[in-house]
This record gives sequence, C-alpha cells and structure tokens, in this order.
Amino acid sequence: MRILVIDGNSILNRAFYGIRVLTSSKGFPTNALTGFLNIYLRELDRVKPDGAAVAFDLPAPTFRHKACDFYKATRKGMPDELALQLPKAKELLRDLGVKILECEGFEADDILGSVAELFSKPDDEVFILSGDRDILQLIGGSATVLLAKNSDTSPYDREKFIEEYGVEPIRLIDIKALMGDSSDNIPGVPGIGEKTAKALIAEHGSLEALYDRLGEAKLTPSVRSKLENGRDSAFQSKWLATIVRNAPIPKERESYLFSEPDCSAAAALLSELEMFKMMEKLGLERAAVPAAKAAEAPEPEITVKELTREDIPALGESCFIFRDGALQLISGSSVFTSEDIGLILEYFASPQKKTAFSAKAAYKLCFGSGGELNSLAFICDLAGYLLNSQATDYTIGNLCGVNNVKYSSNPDFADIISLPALSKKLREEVERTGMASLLYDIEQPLCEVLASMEVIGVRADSDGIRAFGEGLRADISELEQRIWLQAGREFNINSSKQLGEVLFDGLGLPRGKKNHRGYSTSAEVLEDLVPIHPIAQDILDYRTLTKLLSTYVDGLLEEVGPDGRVHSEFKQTETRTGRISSSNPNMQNIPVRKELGRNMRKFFVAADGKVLLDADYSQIELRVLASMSGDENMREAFLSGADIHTRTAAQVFGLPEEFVDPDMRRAAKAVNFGIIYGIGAFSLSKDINCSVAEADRYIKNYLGTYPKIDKFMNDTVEFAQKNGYVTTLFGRRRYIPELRASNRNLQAFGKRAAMNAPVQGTAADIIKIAMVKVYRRLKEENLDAKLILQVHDELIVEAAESCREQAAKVLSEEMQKAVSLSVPLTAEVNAGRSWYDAKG
DNA sequence: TGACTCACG
DNA sequence: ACGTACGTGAGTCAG
Repeated sequence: MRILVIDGNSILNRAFYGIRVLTSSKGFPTNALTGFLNIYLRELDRVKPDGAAVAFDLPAPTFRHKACDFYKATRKGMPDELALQLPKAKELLRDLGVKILECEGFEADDILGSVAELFSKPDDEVFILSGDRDILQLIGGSATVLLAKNSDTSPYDREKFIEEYGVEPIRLIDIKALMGDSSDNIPGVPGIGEKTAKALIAEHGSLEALYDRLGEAKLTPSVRSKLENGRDSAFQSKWLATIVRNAPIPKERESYLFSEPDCSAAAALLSELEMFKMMEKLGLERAAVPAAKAAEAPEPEITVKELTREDIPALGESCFIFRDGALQLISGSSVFTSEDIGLILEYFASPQKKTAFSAKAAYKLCFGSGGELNSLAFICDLAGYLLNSQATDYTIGNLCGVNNVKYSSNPDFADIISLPALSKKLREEVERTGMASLLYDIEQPLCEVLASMEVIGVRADSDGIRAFGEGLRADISELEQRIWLQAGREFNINSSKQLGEVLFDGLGLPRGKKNHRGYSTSAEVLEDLVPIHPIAQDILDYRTLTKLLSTYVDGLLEEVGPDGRVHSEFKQTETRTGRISSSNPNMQNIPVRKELGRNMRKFFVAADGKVLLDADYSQIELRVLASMSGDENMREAFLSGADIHTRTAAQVFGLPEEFVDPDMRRAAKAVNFGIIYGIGAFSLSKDINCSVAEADRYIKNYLGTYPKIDKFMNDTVEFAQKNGYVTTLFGRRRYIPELRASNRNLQAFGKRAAMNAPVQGTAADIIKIAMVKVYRRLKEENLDAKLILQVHDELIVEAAESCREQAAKVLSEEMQKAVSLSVPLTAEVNAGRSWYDAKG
C-alpha cells in the first residue's frame, strides 16, 4: 500500500508562520489552514497515495512517556491564532476522508514512526511529510521523508540523506545525542557542535561505538574531555532524540485507505471560514443553507422575465447587475434579463431608484453610447470595499460571505435574489461605521469620473514610441556584447540566477545580501560593485534599458487602441489605503525620475487643437500629517510657505536656513518621507548612506523638533491596537489584523502600516474629492476639457486650446479648496503638448 | 505560480 | 536573535 502520513502540528505550524495573516471577515484566522491544505493537495498530487493520515500531538494530562522534567520544557505554547485553527483542520480532514491519528501521551512524530513501522511490508511505500528534520531518522525500508522547506518540499530517500549527512539516516539520533537540540531541549554534549558530532559519528558509526573506543580513539584532548564529562548526557540525549515506533495506533491497515468524503460538511465548514478559493480547488460547490433552515423560511416564488419597454415605468426600486453586456435586474420577486442595449439604456435613464452591484461598466456603456445613468442610489462593491479594504475582490458571492447575508437555497438564483438583502445590510454597516458620507459623497460620485477617464483615455504617439524603442534596442545589444565579453561567456543577463553565477562565482566579486534563491543582484548590490568592476555599471544600464523597452515601449504599444489612445483601467477597490490603482497599462508608474525614462512622457500627447494640463499637489502627505497631528512647528513651516525640507533640516540641526547644505536637506527630506512610512533607523541609514546610530539620532532629533508628530504616531498605533483599525480624516478605515499576530515581524509591519494609512489614506480622500469637484465644474462650465489621468497627487486634464486658461483655473482652484486643513493645500498647474512638457 | 527586480507616488 | 519604510503593477525566470 502507498500511504501519505503527515505531521499535522509541524505542517500547520510552518504554514502559520509562513503565510501572511489571513482571516475571515469575523477575524477568524485561516492562514495555517490555507497553507496546510495547499501543501497537502500538492503532495497528494505528487504522491498519489491509496490513503492518507494526519498525526497530531496529544500530550497526556498528567505524565509523559518520556517523563523527564526538562523535556521540551522550553517549547513555547502555541499562539491562540494557531490553536483556533487546529480543531478546524481536524474536522475538515475528516470530512475529506483522511484519517486523523492521536495517541494520548505521544507526539506526532512518534505516531509517524509507528505508521512507518505498520507499513513496512515489501509492497508498502510510506511518504512522511513534516517540516521537522528530526523525522529524517525514519528514512529507510519503505519510508521516504518529504521535508517541507520554505515554499516547497524536498523528498529525502536514503541516498539523498547519505549524500548530505554522510551517515545512515538512523545515525541522526547519534549525531543529535552529541550536538543536542536546543529547540527540543536535548542537551547533547556541551561544547560539541554539529561539525564535530557529524565527524565523530561518521568515523565511529554510532554513539555506543564511539564511547566503547573512547580510550584508543584519535581525538583532541579538549574533545576527549568533553566526551568523557558528557557521557550520561549523551546517552540520555540519544534516548530523547529517538522517535518511538510502537505508539498505540490503529493496526487495521485498511482503515488507512481514503474513506468516502463528506462534501457537504466540508463545503459548509469552508464557507463558514470564507475559504472560497480553497473550495474551488477542492471542487466543492458553495454550501447551501442547511436543509432545516431552508424549510423554516420558504423561498419566495421567483419569476424570470425578459425585460420589455412596458416593464420599465412599472419598476419600483430595483437593483441591477450589468456584466458582459447583459443586464439582470431584480424588482420585488421578479428577475428581468436583457441584452438589448436600447432597452438597457432606457432603464438606466429612467427615474427608478437603483442599486448597482458594480457601476463602472454601466457608466462606461452610457458614455460610449450617449446615455445616462440616473437615480443610482447605492453601489454595493464600493460599500463592501469601505467595510473591508483588504478583501481581494468584491464579487456578489464574496460580499454575501463578508457581510453574513444568507444565501438562497435555490442555486440558480443564489446570488441574485439575495441582492436586496445584501445591499440593505451593506447600507446599514456603512452607516453604522460612520462611512456614509465617504460612500455617497466621495466614492460613488468618483465611480462616474473614473468611468469617464477610462473611456476617454490618453493619446499615445505610437510611432514616437517605436522609434524610441529602436534606439534602446541598439544600445541594449551593444551593452549585451560588452557584458558577455567581460563575463567571458554568453548568458542570459535577465536571469538573476545566471547573473549571480557570473558575478560571484565567475568574476569572484563580493557577495552582498542573500535572498531565498542565492545572492541578490539588485541595483543596491550592483551599485556597491561599480567601483570594483566595470561590468556592474553596464549591467545597471542594461537593466534600465531593458526595463524601458519591455515594460514601457513594448508593453505600452500593445495597449494603444485603434483610436490611437490608451484606455487604462482605474480600479477603485484595489488598495488597502484608499488610493486608486491603474493597470493595462499602469499609467501611474510611467518613468519620470531619470531623464532617459522621462522621455517616455513625450509620447503621451494632447489631441490636435488641445493641450495637456498637469496639476500636482505640493507635499500633500506632509501637509496632511501636519494638520492631523496639529504640530505647531510643522504647521508654521507650511503656513509661512517655507521649503519644508530645508526648514526641517534647519530645525533638526539647529541652524539658520542659510546654513543648510544640500546633504543636510537631503537627509531631512529622507526623514520627512520616512516618518510617513513608519520610519526605522536601519532603513533610513541605507537611504541616506550614514550609520545606523546617526540615522537614529536624526529620527530622535526630528521627533523632538515635532513632538506632536511623535504623539500622533504613538496615539495612532495605540488606537489601532485597541480597535483593530485606523481611520482617515474622512472616516475611511483600514483594518490591521497583523497587530494581533504573534509573529513579531508581522506586528512591526502592522505598526508601520497603522502609522502610514491615515496619512496616505487622507491624501487619497482629498484628491478623490478634488477629482469629483473638477469633473463637475468642467461639466457645469461647459468647458471642452476632460480629466484623463490621476497619479495619486497629480491630475491631468486634456483641454481645448480655447479654454486652457479656464480649465487650468478650475483645476487649481478645486484642488486647493477640495478640503480645508489647518495648513494650506497648494497645487501647481502646467500646460504643454505632451505630458513631458506639461510636467513642470 | 512565486520570487525577483524595478517603475511610480 | 532577526529583520529592516508605506502603497501599487508589470515583465522575466525557473520550478
């Protein structure tokens, strides 16, 4: 028989620490479960066993079979977030037909050893999955170990083990007896480390043989005396390190074969945990309401009709879903469908009050055909986003799960007929959490603005881009030749792996930071190599050019439409902070910082007879911070119109502004940015190239200079720890479950995110308000000028030459008075034929 | 698919 | 002892 047997504790533990925080909307942690199932399914696919069993630790209530008082005394108790997932894992595995093994007084690895023993007949194969190297001692006969590492598992059979350790697998015990294992509280022989232990066992064969021959063995005096003194400890350690193979597990071999899965139970559990992706992976249908409940409340009769012209005036309040050119709308207990564009537009234009699931596509249809979308009162996906910005998508099904609205038991209309209930629940939640104005006054109106921007797009000069690309191609092949020449061979420069081999093995250059797959070849590392070898600069240049070519030249050309314009998609429910994102193509990361890349902006141009107006906020995030924290010192800087970085440098260094040199200003600028990101001395020191101690001093001085910023950050973190979320000036929330994680790195990340989100998010709120205002006023004043792009703190309008002055005035006025802070907001507007020219 | 690298605010 | 600033999207390689 072919059996897969798993150390449940070990794999859950690895999954828990290896995967970012995942929770259901109610905060129930699911990361360990998700990780475990992914690993389990992958290995199932590889091993294709006849049966599987998962072993769990089950300590005896009053004694252990290894009753040493120090045994595993230091192993930390499991964090609550993980402990909660343990019973769910067992329940789910049972539902899936997997055997669960627990023996009072035995640990999971003892159970694995016993299973391996049970399946050691000639035709048996046992695959033992664990993340714990101790388990390697079980290799042999029918048993192969699948050792879980970072993100994959590596199979260990006898040959592989011997190659790595130089001894038989069972000798692992003897090695441990000498070197000990602090995580398992195995003392070993004090002073003997891994290297010595391996060498001694490889030479002498076993612990017993070593001690038998201690007298005549060739040993250094110090090792000999350590071994003599550590004799008792060594033998006790060997016993501790030995995995038991006779735990009282079920002996009926057939009981380990897969049993019939209970799909509905598994689906119900996964639905409860909102693990919908996993359900798909397992091929499970979404759980219906349990039969008993469905019987209590019979479903209303649903009638499905094709929408007709006559229906429209009679429709009461309805909600609609518009997707892939088809409309589905629900009114009372009737479901109407239509693919007739004329009819759809007529419905959109009607005065019936509407709730949309997602509205951008509907707006786009209207813009494309001169229609209107009237009386739209509520947009569900935007509400869901405000309630939980960290979900990955806001499909109807997910919103129902997120907001705990019951499904219909009728699978055909599971989603549709629950929509009215869903929108009601969402509306209540948004109002309860104080985000009504944010939804109705900012996000919903913005949806129409974004739809308009997507439809209009930006004119692109394809010929110009192609010509630029040809120039790049020539330079790239020249660089490629030079790099190959210096490397002494041809290789793929784009492959970090091959590049690493060339630089660090071939040329013997010093290695910098390592990463999971070897040594880093990032720009940071390469820059340090520039003074050492000329190849470094060539590689940096090669990277710059190929990035421009593949992402911005080739990538962009694919996105230019038949109208000669690119129609980027602006997503409104994508970021955790409230920003919008841009994709296909991403117009928010077109190069600007370096001149070569900045040239790309020459190819984004105004249509004939028009100009581009580019308006950007000056220091919006720092102004928001000054206002939110109320720090007088920083507010004064903005009120007086000072150069903020120079002013900061002067204050932090205690000098008059005239004495601030460019280096000092640069350092102050880095600190100003760092503060917004939740600064750390280490990263600041790298950013401005100084010692960590120096960076630490800058930060301390800074927080001393702006004490209320210090207080604001501390208060914000404290609020987040207490309430689980932070808010912007306009009430937008970001939940930060990481703060409650037991992993320190995750907690530290949570704190930084908590400090950043109110600032970044408020700035996002402000520009959204400005966008709505600009959009409305351009329309009101009947100007031939349209908003076409947003880049976080920057708006771009395409305006007819005839109204460029008026449009520029609208932009600058509406941006500056979008909101009223305790410091002024300023926006600078420039005009030009191309984005390059229009950007200052 | 995930890791790496790099473009932007 | 360990990792190291917030938020994105896209292209490439390698398993």
